[in-house]
Amino acid sequence: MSPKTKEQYEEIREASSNKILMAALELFGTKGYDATSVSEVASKAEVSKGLIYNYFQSKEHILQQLFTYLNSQEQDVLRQVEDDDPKKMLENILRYVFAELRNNSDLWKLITSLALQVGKFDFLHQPLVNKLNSYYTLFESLLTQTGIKNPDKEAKVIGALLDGIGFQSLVLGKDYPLDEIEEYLVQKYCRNAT
Amino acid sequence: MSPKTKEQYEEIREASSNKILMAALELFGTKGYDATSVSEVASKAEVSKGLIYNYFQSKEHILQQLFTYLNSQEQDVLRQVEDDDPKKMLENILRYVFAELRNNSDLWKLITSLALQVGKFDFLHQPLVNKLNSYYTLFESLLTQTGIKNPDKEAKVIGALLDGIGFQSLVLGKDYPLDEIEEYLVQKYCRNAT
Amino acid sequence: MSPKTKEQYEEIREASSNKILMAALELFGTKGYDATSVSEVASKAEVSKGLIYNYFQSKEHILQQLFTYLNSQEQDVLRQVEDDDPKKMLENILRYVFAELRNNSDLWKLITSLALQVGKFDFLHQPLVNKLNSYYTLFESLLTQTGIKNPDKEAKVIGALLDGIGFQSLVLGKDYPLDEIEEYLVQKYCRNAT
Amino acid sequence: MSPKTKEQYEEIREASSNKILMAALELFGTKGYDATSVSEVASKAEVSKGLIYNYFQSKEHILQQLFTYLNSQEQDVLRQVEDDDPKKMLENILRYVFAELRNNSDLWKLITSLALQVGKFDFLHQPLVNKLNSYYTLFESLLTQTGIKNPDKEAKVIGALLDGIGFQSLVLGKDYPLDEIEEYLVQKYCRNAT
DNA sequence: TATGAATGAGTTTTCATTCAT
DNA sequence: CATGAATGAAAACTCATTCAT
Repeated sequence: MSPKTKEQYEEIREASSNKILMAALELFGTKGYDATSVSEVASKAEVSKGLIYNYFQSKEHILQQLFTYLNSQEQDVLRQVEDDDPKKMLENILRYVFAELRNNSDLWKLITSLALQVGKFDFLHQPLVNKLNSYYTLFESLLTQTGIKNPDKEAKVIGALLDGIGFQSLVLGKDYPLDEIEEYLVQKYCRNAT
Repeated sequence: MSPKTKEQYEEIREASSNKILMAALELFGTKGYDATSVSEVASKAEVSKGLIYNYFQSKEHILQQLFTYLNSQEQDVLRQVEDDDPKKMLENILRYVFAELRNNSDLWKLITSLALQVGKFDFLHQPLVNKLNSYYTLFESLLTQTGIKNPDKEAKVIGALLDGIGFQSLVLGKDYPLDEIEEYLVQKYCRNAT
Repeated sequence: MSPKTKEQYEEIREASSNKILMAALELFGTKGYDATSVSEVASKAEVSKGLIYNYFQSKEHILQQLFTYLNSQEQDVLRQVEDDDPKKMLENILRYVFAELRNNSDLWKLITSLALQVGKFDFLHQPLVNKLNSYYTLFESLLTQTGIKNPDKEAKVIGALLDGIGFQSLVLGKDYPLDEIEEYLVQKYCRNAT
Repeated sequence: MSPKTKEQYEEIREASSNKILMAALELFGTKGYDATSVSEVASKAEVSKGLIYNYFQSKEHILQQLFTYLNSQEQDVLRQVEDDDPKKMLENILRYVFAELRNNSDLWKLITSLALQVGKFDFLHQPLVNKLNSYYTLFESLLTQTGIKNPDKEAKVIGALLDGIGFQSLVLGKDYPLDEIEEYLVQKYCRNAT
């Protein structure tokens, strides 16, 4: 009956949907969600405006799917940085964050600016809260193992610090001394005598 | 009809202009610049739409003026926190930042989200860079005086940290332990033995 | 302060709003609600598309207002046809209906086609039911006074008959013998011996 | 692959085409022609969007075919209600109409709302005029045979009456006393002394 | 100075129709 | 014969900006 198999259609759908999502990620990230028009997403994805509405109910749903997609990606990350040695794992995390800031700043920009619009996008709030808390927990556990004082407070400090660095490097761009800060933090948190 | 002196006109201009600016600050801060319409600003300022264009060339110019206004305000702050004792001054700054986060989160939200749109608003970039640098310089100077190691790095760390705390408290809202972090940082940076 | 008085603005609003409503009435009546675009209404009203949304929240709201407007007009009609003699009053009503069919067929077309879409426009149902019932009641009262047999049934018959005539004359247009039927009904219902 | 005979293909065509037509009838009738999308027809017919264009040149052609189909059905009806006794035949017609109103109100709704859009669908006008006229002729002949006065006028009255009843029962739905009116009309037109 | 009606370009969204397979 | 992904033109709607008063 079908000229294409179910699988073939599924592949096509997946491919197109991804093209759109990636285009949206880049544009929402650089220009901001509000300032990006659906037409722009369509052009960048090399797809017709109509097709976007074939895959996404609305502009906001693109954002939602994007968020879902980014979350799913993050699971993989945590597995990558895992290590038995808490200091090594902390270093992995730090290095990963800095690498991301260098290579995927659009994504950070998007997440950051979305986070600020928590009030506008209801679907963001709870996931973000959960995420931050899970990071605090992870950091606290690692810091406890490394024997640092006030691990609960320091966990929050590191969390805020990384966010702050991300933020400032987004604003300052090339001028921000990512390398220098990276080494300094690794030294400070991961190379101290036990 | 009623002949007004130049001064009276000036006062009226000043008053109307301020009402508009304050309304814009609140709305841009809470809803975001793009998501706020000029009409909304007019309503909140209890002023007609037309009047806004009497004082500001365009919506973007409201933002620019707002930015100018906020900058001018900041000069006053620096005078307030000044102190001969570097540790005391650092504490003043920290306490000031936390107080602002508690009371003027809209303003922070606005500045933060604008900062992320540096690409869109050209007029923002240089002033922001200058500001961050002047803060780094100030922190470095204070930290040097307190005899802390690596004052240049730590200056950037504190800068990023404060931004990060601001960011996370904006996202987490009531759930963020501002008080706890405030005391911890004051202890850590301003109460250490010399 | 104001360059125009409140009253002046109110007049302007009233005038524009009416222009739009009248244009909508004609187009919705002739082409149907769904088949008429807001742009077309704007052109016919000689007004910009934007202005329509200044006065009406949505296309559907134009319809709602139109309905309200038409209802309010009808009150006047009932006063016009009133007469102490029930047969005369019945005749007045009949003649009024036929006159409307001749002169305002768009309006009938609109009401008729809307009535068929009761399911789509919730706001229509109850008012329409009320209207039909009030007509039944009026007819029954008049017929009772004229001493006709089965006035309750005949009231419904007349109601349906008038609707049916309206419908068929809309469909057949010029070909429908409105004059002939009008005289026949007047003779039959209003000139019978008591 | 599987070689099919011409007859088999014809059967398939007929079946698919009918499924589509029936789905269209239901949707056009309930939601209206404009408000129904081709996709919806496809879903309801459990057929792909593309297939519809295999059988029908356009959305409007579905409507045309539907109309043709309904017309062809009606021929059967006339045979069913035929009777040598004119009063009996008139009763059969009345009873048939009321039965349809009770069971196939969608179809009535569709025909009624289409009739109102005569201007939009050219192909409707002439057939509808012919149909109405043929009904008038039939009624007039039956009424003449029953010896009623003014059979030409009464034929039009009955025609309009039935349309009006249909219309009002569509609008009022369950609230309309179809049974009561049916009996009344049968008594009035078919049980009168000769 | 102040008003708000009016505009029009741009945005999101829908949908009949085409087409490669 | 059958599929559903893809298109593009047009629809509903928004909003910064202008302008007569």
